[in-house]
Amino acid sequence: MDNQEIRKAGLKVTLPRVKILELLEASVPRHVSAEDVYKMLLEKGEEIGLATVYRVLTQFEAAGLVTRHNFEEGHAVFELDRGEHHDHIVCVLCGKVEEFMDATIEERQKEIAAEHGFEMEDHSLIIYGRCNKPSCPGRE
Amino acid sequence: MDNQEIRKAGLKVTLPRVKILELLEASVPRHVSAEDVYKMLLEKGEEIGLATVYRVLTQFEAAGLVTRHNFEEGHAVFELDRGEHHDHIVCVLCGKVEEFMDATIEERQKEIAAEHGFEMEDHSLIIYGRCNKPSCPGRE
DNA sequence: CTCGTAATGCAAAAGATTCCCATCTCTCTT
DNA sequence: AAGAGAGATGGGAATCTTTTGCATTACGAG
Ligand SMILES: [Mn+2]
Ligand SMILES: [Mn+2]
Ligand SMILES: [Zn+2]
Ligand SMILES: [Zn+2]
Repeated sequence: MDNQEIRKAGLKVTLPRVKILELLEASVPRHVSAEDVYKMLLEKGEEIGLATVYRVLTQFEAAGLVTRHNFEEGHAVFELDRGEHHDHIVCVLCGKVEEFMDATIEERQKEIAAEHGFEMEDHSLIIYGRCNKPSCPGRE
Repeated sequence: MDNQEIRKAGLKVTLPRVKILELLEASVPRHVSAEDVYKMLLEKGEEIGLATVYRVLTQFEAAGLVTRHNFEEGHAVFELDRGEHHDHIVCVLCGKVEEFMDATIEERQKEIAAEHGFEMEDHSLIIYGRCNKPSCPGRE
């Protein structure tokens, strides 16, 4: 259960941490901002401060439980880490986010980093475009 | 000269715009924040407000004169658009930025977007790693 | 050169995230 | 089970970046 994950990260098992982790595990959509988490918790009747949400998410990120993304929205979004890396496609019209993983690209990135004398530590690949969802505004 | 670029963008040729464009053309390093631009202008004795710097950079971006990047530093950085797209490798230790362009990756991105029913509009690929510069802290 | 509109500077406002600190609460020990 | 101590929390203040409002100024068409 969650408690072990938290404990394993060297963090005390506190109510805010458990609730936030639970929420991320059940979260739809998968990619949420700190503010989103804060509001969702409020709606569930949990009295957890926004500062705590930010702190916990940052700690979870450091512990590898959560991944932080900087899409071009002015604020970070977080998602539960499911072990397997992936990148994102974001609809610039409706905000819809899809995920993908491409071995070819992953491979080339490592090579490129090496060619430039860098030891790759991480990378961020975000494709922006217009989706074809009928519900998407902007499809005319 | 710069004036034509600015005029072509449908903007009045004003002193702030000319000075900012000049600065970006001569800028070392190539990737600078709004605050960087503001301070560099101050040092040159130009009395240009920070709000104007933000406004002009945003207008230049809309006009395609400048490109904005969101590296993970908490603030955007801008660079003069040189016509040819490229991506970035950023050293997480010293902040050094290198540029690259990989046809294979570019190609795959378009395909992936299409496979997901998206019309690609733009994309952002940033590799984070540790560089091998002798001046880089953290190389032990 | 004159006028009207767009642009600018400054200060205030916003939005996101972090920091402070007095007050709680886990967890480890008795 | 109770106590102590380190660590965590909440709420507000503080920071930082970026945007906005507005009175004033400067382009540039005529
Ligand atoms: Mn994801
Ligand atoms: Mn560049
Ligand atoms: Zn859409
Ligand atoms: Zn470096």
